Amino acid sequence: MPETTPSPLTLSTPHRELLDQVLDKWSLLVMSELCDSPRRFNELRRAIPDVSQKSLTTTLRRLERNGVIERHLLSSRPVAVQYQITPLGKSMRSPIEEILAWATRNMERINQARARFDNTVLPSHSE
Amino acid sequence: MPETTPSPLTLSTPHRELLDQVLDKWSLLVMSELCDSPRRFNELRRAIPDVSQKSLTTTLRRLERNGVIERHLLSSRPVAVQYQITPLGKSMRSPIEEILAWATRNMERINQARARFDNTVLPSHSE
DNA sequence: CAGCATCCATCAAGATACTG
DNA sequence: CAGTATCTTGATGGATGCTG
Repeated sequence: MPETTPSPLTLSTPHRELLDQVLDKWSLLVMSELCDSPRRFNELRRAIPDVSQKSLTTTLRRLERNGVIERHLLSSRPVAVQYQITPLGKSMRSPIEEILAWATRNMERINQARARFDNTVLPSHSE
Repeated sequence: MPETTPSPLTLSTPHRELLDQVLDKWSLLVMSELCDSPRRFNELRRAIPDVSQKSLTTTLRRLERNGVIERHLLSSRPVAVQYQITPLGKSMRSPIEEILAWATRNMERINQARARFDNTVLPSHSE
């Protein structure tokens, strides 16, 4: 019977906290890289050219802490570390793809909305 | 024929840019407030107690620019402004709910993963 | 009521240098 | 190779005061 507005988008603090940790810029890019095959640290750096080593380390630690990726020490001397996605991490994929699909479907409309906004609201007070 | 790993989570710069604008902390909370009924500026402030007026203004402008909400001047003197979600904004709802559902389903596992990480990795070097 | 302008604190993040 | 440590800076975000 309730077909419109079924669930009210419940957004608790833990929810938000979690999304902040796994949906941020670098996290999504890292997950995107790892979703098909495991990668080494510097492979990830090369695959994501704009990430600094510090940010990449931080991101990997956070994703590992949340259980969506795993860190494996392959060998020491020379040190080799491999990161791979966990089953929990894999389960994120479908919802993320939904959002990306939404973004793809509506990119055109959004660009139009932006252009309209920039032409009607912004030019008034210059800049 | 390709049933496993169908799409490689394509994440272009425009995609990321867009998600940064509509999936950030306050945006999700605002969209969550607006998804059922329009709201006035101060209604939103009261509904989201932690947001500063500055951040709320910025968030509303950005959402308006991206075409997911609309700003309506109801009356001047006293000024009354109402914000409401657009059809484009409504179309975001389902993908967002997918992610929130994922978060809800896996919150337990994630908390376990965090506890495990904090007990095995962190205590070694204190802090 | 619904903002804008300003100042200020905090914090994420880049650059750089060093290590097991 | 895979990081850690340190320094510095740029962007965010809050607090405050003012306005049509």
